[in-house]
Amino acid sequence: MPLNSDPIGFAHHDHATCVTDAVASVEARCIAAGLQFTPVRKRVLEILLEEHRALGAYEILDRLRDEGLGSQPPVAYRALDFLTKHDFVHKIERLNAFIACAHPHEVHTPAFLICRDCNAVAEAETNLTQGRLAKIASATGFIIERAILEAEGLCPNCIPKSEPA
Amino acid sequence: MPLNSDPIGFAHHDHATCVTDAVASVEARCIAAGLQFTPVRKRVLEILLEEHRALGAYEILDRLRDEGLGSQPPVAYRALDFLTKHDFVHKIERLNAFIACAHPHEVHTPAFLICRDCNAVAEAETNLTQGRLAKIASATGFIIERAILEAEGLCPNCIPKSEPA
DNA sequence: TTGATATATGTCATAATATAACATATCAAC
DNA sequence: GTTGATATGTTATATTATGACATATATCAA
Repeated sequence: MPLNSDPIGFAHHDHATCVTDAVASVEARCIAAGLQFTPVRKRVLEILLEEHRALGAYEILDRLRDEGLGSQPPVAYRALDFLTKHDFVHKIERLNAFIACAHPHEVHTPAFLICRDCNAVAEAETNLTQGRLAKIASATGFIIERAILEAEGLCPNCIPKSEPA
Repeated sequence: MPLNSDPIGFAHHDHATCVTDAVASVEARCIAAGLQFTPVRKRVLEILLEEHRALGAYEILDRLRDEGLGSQPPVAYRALDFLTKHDFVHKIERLNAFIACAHPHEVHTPAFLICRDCNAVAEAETNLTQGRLAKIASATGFIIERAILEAEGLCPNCIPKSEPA
């Protein structure tokens, strides 16, 4: 699995401040909501923000272990459960991996563009309340509580490799 | 995990003929495309059609084993790989489970309504070529090859249980 | 402040899901 | 009928995730 160097929308960016900004934003939301933003939870979020790519639970656990923050799978999974439950982090089901939310300030229904070559993931927004699916659901009597859209394909960086024309 | 008795769009139906019809349709498409619709592949599809719900790979394997069609995980996974690759079966990533395609006659981008209470799954259709995501992808330069939308919520049968009002 | 309750962590064990690797068999095309 | 590609059988192991229970920390009411 080749690594990717620019997974945010597949474009480079300077993230000197984006990690600290995002952490501060999440911290504020936890305080406002009466949630405990504990050291492990905070560190897991930081790791995901620093990487800006989807990481498996065991990759995260390895990092935590190196830092003496926990060595057993439940430590990582519990932190990830908390973070995903509150939409600070999203799970990419297609990859069994986790990625920090790119829009942590708003309630949203995320859509992911997942590169099948380099596994880079970009997060976009969808609008679930309009569109065909919402109509079908309401006609059926199904209540949608949360939804994710995962699109697989080729990112701009990998298209040249796969279509060398 | 409670079972569900009516997972197709959450409504009962008589499926006396739907299994054989669907199998015949897939068989015809395999012949047309030069694909080998082998006994194991056919039986896996039948099992999924008979159940009309999402089954885990190991549930399917248990059935195959009972019938003497294979006893090791790769047997089930290979058949499922074939069936999902050609869209005769879809994987529900949220559940790590597989379900027979409800619209095997058309090329499509499936959307699933997954009940969090009874795990029933309904398959709807989306239109990927229009809508916000397609615009974002083309603006980004990402080529979408396949996409899945998984919505989680409450099906009509489980709403009364969860909202006893 | 203390005691009661809920929430979070540490740890061991194991479950559930999925694939690598390689030998054998069957198919498809020439 | 030989050959190359495709499919299956089997062993072993990798990867992902959770159950269970003891300990610790936070929260809040009295």
